[in-house]
Amino acid sequence: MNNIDFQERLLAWYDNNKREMPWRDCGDPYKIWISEIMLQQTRVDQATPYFHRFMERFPTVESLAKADQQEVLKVWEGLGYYSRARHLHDASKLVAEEFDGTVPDNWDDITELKGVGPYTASAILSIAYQKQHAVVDGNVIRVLSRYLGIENDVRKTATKNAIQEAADERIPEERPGDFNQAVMELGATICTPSNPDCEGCPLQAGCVAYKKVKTEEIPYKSPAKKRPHHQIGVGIIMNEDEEVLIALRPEDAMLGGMWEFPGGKQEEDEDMEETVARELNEELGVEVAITKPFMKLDHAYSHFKITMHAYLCELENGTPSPNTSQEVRWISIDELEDYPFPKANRKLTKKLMNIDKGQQELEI
DNA sequence: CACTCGTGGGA
DNA sequence: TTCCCAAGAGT
Repeated sequence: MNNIDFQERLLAWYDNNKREMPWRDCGDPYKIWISEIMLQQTRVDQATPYFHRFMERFPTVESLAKADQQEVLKVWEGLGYYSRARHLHDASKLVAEEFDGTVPDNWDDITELKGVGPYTASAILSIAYQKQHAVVDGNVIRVLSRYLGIENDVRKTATKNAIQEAADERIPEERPGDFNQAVMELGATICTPSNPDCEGCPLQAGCVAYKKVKTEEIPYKSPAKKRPHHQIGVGIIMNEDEEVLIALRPEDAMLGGMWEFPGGKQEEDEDMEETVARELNEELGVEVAITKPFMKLDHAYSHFKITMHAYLCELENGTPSPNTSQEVRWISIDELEDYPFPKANRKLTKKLMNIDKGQQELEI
């Protein structure tokens, strides 16, 4: 199958089978930019409700640029990879100030935006501005590795580079944005990781993996490393005014800009109560008494897993003063919902808020 | 180049 | 339960 057939079959299939998406075929570079950032390592169904809330709160580049980072992170809460939100916010300021509020339409300018790498630059330029840049994402890697019969490890950068070249050779001058979206749509709905629907695929006639019956072997991916599992102890410190102490995670750390209950990793031969007392002493310079266990939960981050043990605590001695420049704050239970918390900590705040409303008794 | 960085759904 | 992995970028 030559490039013309490849393009025509793919685009015809796309025209008849593409899913509706709130940012699709809108022609608005701002909406396309936001959607592409949200869609990084994120499924359409997961990003869609966030996209609606984001556009409602930040309908323009200027409104986003003027917003507080905390407000942006609050809208992003639960979507994960929070550096995307911080970088997007920073980039919006650059667009507002240096690009007159218009998303750049060329490679050199758009790649100056934080959070815009090769994929996102190509996606925005092709979809919003009809520029001939081929995207390579997980879908394209799967579709093209199967179609071309590439059996090399797709985790390797060299393999991805080869697929980028293959995509560059096939991106048409006409409808480059639709072509890119078509490959990704095919990968998401037909050429799926397991049990691909080869009978419904417009590219079956030229597909090497199909011909060799190797769709389960291609793409080859070297085994992932096992994620370590840590035990984490955190303290929910209450004061006489029914306030709770929360801490802001540093900008350059994991979950940067998000709030949490202070705590840390359990060390060897250490009781979990000891862990919490030690961590709060090291981080905040205070002595606490463990009142009672509050909640235990499992959570998986991108590259490690935790069991979080939360304890209600009372301040025995000292005033919380972080040894780093990390900010801490006493807030009422009602205010917890106004702050951006990552998933595991949000589970704790929900239980606190439920108890506070008297809807649930404390389980020990 | 290899590693870090969230979350949710499906096998 | 456990693992995979999904419209990647920054370091």
